[in-house]
Amino acid sequence: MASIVFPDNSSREIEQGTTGLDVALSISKGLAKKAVVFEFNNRLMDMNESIPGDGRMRIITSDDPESLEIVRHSCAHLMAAAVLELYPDTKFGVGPAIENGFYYDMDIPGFKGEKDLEAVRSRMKRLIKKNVKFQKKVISYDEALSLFSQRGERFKLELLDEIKDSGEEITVYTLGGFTDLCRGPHVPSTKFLSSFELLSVAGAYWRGSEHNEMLTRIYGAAFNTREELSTHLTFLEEARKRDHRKLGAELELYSSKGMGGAGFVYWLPKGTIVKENLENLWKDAHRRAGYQLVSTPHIAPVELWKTSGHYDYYRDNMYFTEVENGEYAIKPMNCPGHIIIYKNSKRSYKELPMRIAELGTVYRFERSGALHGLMRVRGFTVDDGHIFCTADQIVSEIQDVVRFALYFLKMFDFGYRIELSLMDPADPGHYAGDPADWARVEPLLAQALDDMGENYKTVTGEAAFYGPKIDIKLRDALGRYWQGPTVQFDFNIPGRFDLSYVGPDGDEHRVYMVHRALFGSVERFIGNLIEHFTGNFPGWLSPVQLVILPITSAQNEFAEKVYKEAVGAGLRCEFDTRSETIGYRIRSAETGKVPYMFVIGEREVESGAVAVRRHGEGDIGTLTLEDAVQTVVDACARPALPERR
RNA sequence: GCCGACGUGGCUCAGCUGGUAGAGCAGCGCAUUCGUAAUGCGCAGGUCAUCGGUUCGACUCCGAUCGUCGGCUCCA
Repeated sequence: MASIVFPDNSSREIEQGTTGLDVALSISKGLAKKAVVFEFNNRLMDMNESIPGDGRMRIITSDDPESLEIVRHSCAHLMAAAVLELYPDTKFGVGPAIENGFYYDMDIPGFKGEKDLEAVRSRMKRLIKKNVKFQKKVISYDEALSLFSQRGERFKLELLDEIKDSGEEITVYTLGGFTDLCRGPHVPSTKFLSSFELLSVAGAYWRGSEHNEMLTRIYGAAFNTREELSTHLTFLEEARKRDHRKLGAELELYSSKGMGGAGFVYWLPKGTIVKENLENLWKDAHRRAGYQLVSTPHIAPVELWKTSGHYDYYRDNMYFTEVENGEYAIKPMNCPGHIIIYKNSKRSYKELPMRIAELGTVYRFERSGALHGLMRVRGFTVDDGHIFCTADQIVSEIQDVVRFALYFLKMFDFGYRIELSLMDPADPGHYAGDPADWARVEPLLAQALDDMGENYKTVTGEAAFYGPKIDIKLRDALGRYWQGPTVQFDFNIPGRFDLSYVGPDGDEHRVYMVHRALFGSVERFIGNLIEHFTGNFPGWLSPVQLVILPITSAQNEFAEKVYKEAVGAGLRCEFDTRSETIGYRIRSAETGKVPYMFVIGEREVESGAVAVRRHGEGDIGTLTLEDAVQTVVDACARPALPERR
């Protein structure tokens, strides 16, 4: 006999050998039907496992969000089982649950790619119909060794070795004809897995290292209900509709094709308006926030990059050019240029903190497969800033930068999440400088965030080569996260360039340096904006803010007066007198995502008014010319600048 | 870079098992003067990504290169 306690603190006595399912059944049939796994003394177990003794028990059903991970992981097994039926020579890697679904990495001889997915899908459905059970078995290392070597499962053998070293119990799960090395737990049977969809096929290196063999990865989505699955598939569809590459072409914002070179952005006139307005606000905001704006060249002698360390740590990503009197590098970062500006004269402690900033266009060689629309390019503009300060000023300067970054994110209603990126102590060769310095400085960044009351996640191994950093990920309207503002501490480069200031004591001291970017890359930030707003930019960024639409050419004269009025008020306005129906021209402005339209017919001419139409909403009523223009002017007003410092 | 898929006029796509290309939208012209998301007719536009190969003949088959897409790796 054993005694178990439920979450509501009720308890019951059970006989030895009683399984989780037995307990669930004794409570209610309904519960047993949807029980996925149970938690016993904080350990998740399969429903058909016997309860090992006294303890606390909680049954997790398909109504609990926690069950999703189990369902997804089990679905990976289900897919593997289906693949094995179709391709008996398949060798299996790993198949974990991921956000919204799962994947399995496999070497599948004979697999033809996406066109073969349908066959896998229908095999999976067949297994679901048969309601096949998951069977767990604890086996010895030798049994496992013989099982997997017999099948030539080279990847599993590798994993097995590691489990052996860890001393963990070795368990395998069998689903139909597929037995997998797996810690579990799993759903009782395949009927829990009916809400899945296979999404895509991709290559993935074994264990994530490009030195290893490349396996075939099949991605799938899985949920507890059809509804959740269909909501997710709709979400994916929505994301496709918002894709900045698609909208960027439709709205004529930029071009990056043809002989322009892969990974290079050509801003079209409309995109340039967006970019320029964003940059102008950025410049004004920076001046207000106490930054001095500077401008530095795109190319510099290679010696500069040797001194900065980029030549050693970043060369693979740099473009070089050679001329008669030596080798030059095209700048991949703006910091060395800003250092030259700092070093232009002897600096006093009275000048610190010295904040300089530049919209600096940089070029980095990116491997072809990494390129992606505006998000990942080879030439882009960093909204770069460098703060030179004393040790005492570091924390407050970092806090100011974080606040400044949030000013921009809030302006666009982006959510955010903060990450503190530290060095990987296991890989010191990847970083410049003395590990002891890193250890001294990393807590300062944490302190800056703690004092502000900001939550953050610490990630090791994500630091820049010259120092630890704070990354702010922005969350867009679809809940997706993107790389956003970054604040990077640097205690390396100042030493390399011998950067100093004269203190009140008359001695020279080493200056500290903070690198920071708020948009990150202007290109990518605009890509984010396009997707976040589905191309419906806030008025102040809209390439065209207003279209004047006379219903017939009889209204052209008055409409032109309206047009001149709007242009005079500073609006970016178009006058559409094309010989098309009013319906056609309205549609044209709507698909162009122009925020406002003034429709002018006979009635409006007579009363000297305009019918105002708002993008996406339709006719919002007739206003006097003056009020109408003012309405649009107000809607297109630039956001307020930050506090002057 | 790696794995897989794809690459036909500005855009979206047809083009069967090889016999030298079609549509809609956009553009241009003419007509139309219209009340809140597509008026009609006509015209023009493509060495079928590029370069090789197989073939009497290739958009269709093969190879390489370039580019794009989904991922991996990397990353602002």
